[in-house]
Amino acid sequence: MDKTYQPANIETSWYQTWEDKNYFAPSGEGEAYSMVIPPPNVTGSLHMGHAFQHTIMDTLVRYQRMQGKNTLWQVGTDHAGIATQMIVERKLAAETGQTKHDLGRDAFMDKIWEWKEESGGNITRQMRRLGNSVDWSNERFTMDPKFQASVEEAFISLYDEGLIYRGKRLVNWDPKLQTAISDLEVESKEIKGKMWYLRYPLADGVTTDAGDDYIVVATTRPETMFGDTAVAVNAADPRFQSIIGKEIILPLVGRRIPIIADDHANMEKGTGCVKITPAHDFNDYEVGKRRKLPMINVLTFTADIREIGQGFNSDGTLNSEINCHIPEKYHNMERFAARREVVADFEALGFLVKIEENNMTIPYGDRGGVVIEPMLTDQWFADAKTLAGPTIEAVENGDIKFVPKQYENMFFSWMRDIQDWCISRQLWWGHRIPAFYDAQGKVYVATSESAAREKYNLGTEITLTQDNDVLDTWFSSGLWSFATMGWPEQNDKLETFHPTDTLVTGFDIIFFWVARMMMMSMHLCKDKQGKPQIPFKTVYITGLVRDESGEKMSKTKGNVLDPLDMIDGISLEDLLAKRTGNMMQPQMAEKIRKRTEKEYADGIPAHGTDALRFTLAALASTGRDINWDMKRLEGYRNFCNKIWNAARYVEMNTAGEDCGQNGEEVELSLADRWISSKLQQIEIDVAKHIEEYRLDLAAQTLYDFIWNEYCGWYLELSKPVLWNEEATELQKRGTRRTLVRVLEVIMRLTHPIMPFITEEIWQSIKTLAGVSGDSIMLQSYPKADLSKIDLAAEAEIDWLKGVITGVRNIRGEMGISPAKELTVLINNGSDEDKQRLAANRNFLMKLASLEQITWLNPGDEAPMSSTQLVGKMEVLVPMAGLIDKDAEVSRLNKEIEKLEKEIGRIEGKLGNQKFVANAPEAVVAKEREKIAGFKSSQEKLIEQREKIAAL
RNA sequence: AGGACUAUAGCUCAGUUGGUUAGAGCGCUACCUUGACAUGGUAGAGGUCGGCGAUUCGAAUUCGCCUAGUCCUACCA
Repeated sequence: MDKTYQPANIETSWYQTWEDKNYFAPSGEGEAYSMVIPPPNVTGSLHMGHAFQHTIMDTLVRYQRMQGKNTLWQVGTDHAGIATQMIVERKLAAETGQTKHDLGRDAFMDKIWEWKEESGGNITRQMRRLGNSVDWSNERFTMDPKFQASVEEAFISLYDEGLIYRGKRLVNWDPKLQTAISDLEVESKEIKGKMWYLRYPLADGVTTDAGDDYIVVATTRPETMFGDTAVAVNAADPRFQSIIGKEIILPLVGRRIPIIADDHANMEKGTGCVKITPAHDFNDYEVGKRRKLPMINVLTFTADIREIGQGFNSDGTLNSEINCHIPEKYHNMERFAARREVVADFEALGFLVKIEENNMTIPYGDRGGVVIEPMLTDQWFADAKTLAGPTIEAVENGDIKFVPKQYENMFFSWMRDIQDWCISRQLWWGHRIPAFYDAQGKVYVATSESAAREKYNLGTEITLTQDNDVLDTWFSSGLWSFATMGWPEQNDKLETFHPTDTLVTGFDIIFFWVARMMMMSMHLCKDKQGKPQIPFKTVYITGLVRDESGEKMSKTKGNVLDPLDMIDGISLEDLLAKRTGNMMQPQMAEKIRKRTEKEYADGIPAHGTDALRFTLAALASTGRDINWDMKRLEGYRNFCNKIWNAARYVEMNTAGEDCGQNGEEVELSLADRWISSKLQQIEIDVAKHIEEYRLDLAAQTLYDFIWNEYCGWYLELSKPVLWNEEATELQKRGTRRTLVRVLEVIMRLTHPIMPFITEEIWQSIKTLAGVSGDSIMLQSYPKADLSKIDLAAEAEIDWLKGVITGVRNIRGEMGISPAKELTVLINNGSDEDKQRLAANRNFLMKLASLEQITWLNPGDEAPMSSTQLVGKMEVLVPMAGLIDKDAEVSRLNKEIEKLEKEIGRIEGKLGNQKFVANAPEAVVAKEREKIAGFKSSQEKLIEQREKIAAL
C-alpha cells in the first residue's frame, strides 16, 4: 500500500471491475428493494445537487444490497424538451445562423439527436465516477421506442377515459420559446412597475352621477386595451349604478363596449372600474366566461401587436361579427413598445389621468426568462383534479410517506387546489401527441394514422394529419417508475420491483414530478386486486446544495461547482474557463472571475470520490439545505488518509503473521475485548441511522469510532502487545486477530458511503481476517453480536484512559516534553485500582510514556507532586526539577474553579425543595452522586494546592 | 396576506421521548518529525443555545409573542 491515500489510483479501476462483473444488476435473490433515479437531462451534466442525491441513493442501495436484498436502482435520463431544444437552437444559430424553421422539423430533429449522441455520455460518465451502483443493463431514456410506446399508451387510455381533453383556453405562453408552459414553469418575480389611469369616454352622451362624461380605468397593461370587450364595475357601487348597461367608446379603436356589473370589480381598489380583456388576462378570462363576453386576441405568438385582432365567442368559437380593428401604427409592434405608444397616444388625447408607481409580481418563464403572456390557444389538458384524488388519499393514509414529514403539508395544499394541467407543448423535441385530425378538425386519438383509421372506422377517403405538438416532458417523466420497467407490458420486473421503495429527490420538483408520478402510477397501474399502485413508499426530500455563503448555485452567478472537480481537482484557469465560458449574461463574467480568483486562488485540489461522498453524507441531515464547505471536504479527505494509514499499520503488523484465521486459540487483551464491545454498539447505531435516513449521524458515528476509538486508542493499545517481546504467541495472535477483524468489519460498515477505499482495503486484508469473497459489495452488512458487549472491559478502559489523559494533561500544561519519560506514583487507590494497575501496567508505561509507576500504600510518603484525579485515586507526577510551583498552583486553581462552578450549580438544584420533592428519585440520586464526587475532588485539590503553596 | 422552515463556538453543522460539565469538523493557541498517518500527535482556549414571556422542581429541547433570514402559495384593475 502507498504511504499516502491516492484515490485516483483506486477508484476508476474498482468501478470498472464492479460494472464488468455486473454486480449492480439485481441479484434475483432475496426480498426486493428498488429505487428509480430522478432522470437527469440526457444532455446535461450533474451538479452538486445530483451528487448529493446520488450519494444518498447509492448509500441506501449498497446498504440494502449488503443486507441481502434483491436490489434494483433503475437508471436513465429524460429528454428535457424545452431545455434541450433551446440549446440546439442556440447552437444552430451560432454555427450556421439558421433557425429550426430553415431546417424543417425532420432535419432539426436529426440535429438534436446528434447533440444527444455527442453530449449524452456526460451524465453517465459522471455517475460512474461517483461510484453509483445503478443497473446499467436496464438504462432507459424517455425517447427510446419502448418508452415512447408507454407514453402513447398512457395518453390514449387517459383520453379514452375522458381524462385528457383538448380545448381553446387561456394558457401561460412563453413568447421567446413560442410554446405553452404549465403553471409550475412560471416564476413570479417582484418588480417595480407602473399603473396607468386611463380615461374611457362614455358613449351616447351618458354621464356618471358625478357628472363626468367618461370613466377612468386603472391598468398595468395599457397595450392590451385593443382587446378590451367590456368595462366592469361592481353592482353595489353607488358611483356607477346609473351607467351599468351603457357603453363606452374605446379610444384609439372606436369600438363600443359595454359597462357590465361583476364582482370582480372591487369598489375599494383603483377607480372601481376595470377594463376587461378576456384574451389577455386570467381574471378577465373568467369574467368573460361568466358574462359571455367576446374575446379579442391582439398579440402574435411572439407577443407583438397583430395587424387585426382575432375575435372569438366566450366558448372559444370564431366570432367574425366583432370589430377587431387595430390602428395601423401599432401593427407588429413589440408589446412593450406598444405600451409606451398607447400611453403616449392617450396622453395626446388628454385621456391619461395619472401614472402611479406600483409594486407587483410579474410572471416569467423559468426557461426562457421573458415575461409570460396569457395566450388564447388550442391545447391539450389533463384532468388533474380527478387524477389527484387517490394520491391525496395515499399520503393521508400513510401508503406514501414523506421524509421529512412537513413536506406532506406542501403536497396537500397543492394537490387540493390543483388546476388542469396543460400537457401540450409547441416544440419539436418530445413525444409527438398521438392525435389526428380530419379536414373538419375532428380529432382521433391513436398510436398511428392506420391505428386511428382502424379504431374509428375511417375510410381512406378521409385525410388525416397528426397534431404538430409534443407532450410536456413531465408527462413522460410521470410514467418513469413503471414505464422504465416495461409498462404497459406486465412482466416480472414490474411485479418484483414496483412499487419502488424510496424516491430521493429535491423539494423543488415535488409538484413537477413526484406528484405527477403519483397521479400517473395510481391511475394507470393496478395491483392484482385492482387497487391503484403507488410508485414509491417513501419520498426522501433533500435540501439544496448552496455555495459557501448560502447562495443558490447557478450558472449566472458563476458559483457552480462540478462534483468531478472536487474529486479530480481543477486548476484556477480551468475553473475560470468553465464558469465564464458560454454565458447567457457575459456582463457577469468579470464579477465571477474576481470572486472565483478570491475563493479558489489555487484552484481546487483533488479529494477523491470517497471523501466527497462522505462529506455529502455527513451534511445530509434530512430536508436541510447544505451550505457547501470546502474545508469540510478537506477534513474528510484527511479522514480517508487516516483510514488508509490505519490499514497500512494493520497490514504491516499482520501480513505473514498468524492472525488466528483458522480458529486457533487466542488470548484477548483488555483492549481487544473493549474494541470488540464498542464495535457492536456502532454496528447497531449505524444501521439504525441509515434506516432512518440520518446519513449525517451514520457518518458521524463512523468517523468518531474509526478516528477516535479505533485509531486514537485501539491501535496505540495494540502496540504494547505486538511489540512486547515478553508477550505470548496467544496474546499476539489475539491482538492481531482483533486488529484485522475489526478493520474488516469497519470496512463493510463504511462501504455504502465510501465504496472505493473500503473495497481496496478490504481486498488487501480479507484473507488475514479469514474471510473470502470477490468483492466487499457482495458481503453482508455487519450485524451486532450482543454476546461481545463487555461492559467490564469498557469500564476498565475508561479508567485506563483516565490515568493516561491525566498524565498527558500534566505534561501538556507544564510543558514537559513528550520525550521525557516520567515517574508516576499512585496514591489513595482502592483494591480495584490496584488490580487494574497491575493488569494494565504495560499499557500505561507505553501510552503515558512512563519510566516507572509506584503504588503507594497508606502511610507511604509522597513527594511534592502535580496531581490528577481518577475518581478518588490520585495520579502523582513528582515536581522535582520538572514542574514550577506557581504553574502547578495556577493549574490547580483552574481545576478548582471549574469544580466550584459545578458544585454551586448542583447545590442550587439540591437546595430547591421542589426539585428534591418532584424530580424522579434517580435524577436526584444522580445529582447527589455528582456533587459528592466534585466535592471530594475539590477538597483533594485544595489540600494539594495549600501544600504546594506552602513550599 | 396565508403557510412552512431556519436561528446553537469565528465558520459549516449535530443535539432523538425536557434532567449532558451543550458536542463534531474546520479554524485558533502551545508543544511535538515517538518505528500507520504532519492529509499527523498531545494538551488547551472558545458558547448567558436569536430576543421576550409562559408551562415545569428543571427548557437548547414544549407553548405563545417578537426579530432576522430562506422558501412556498395567493393577490395586486
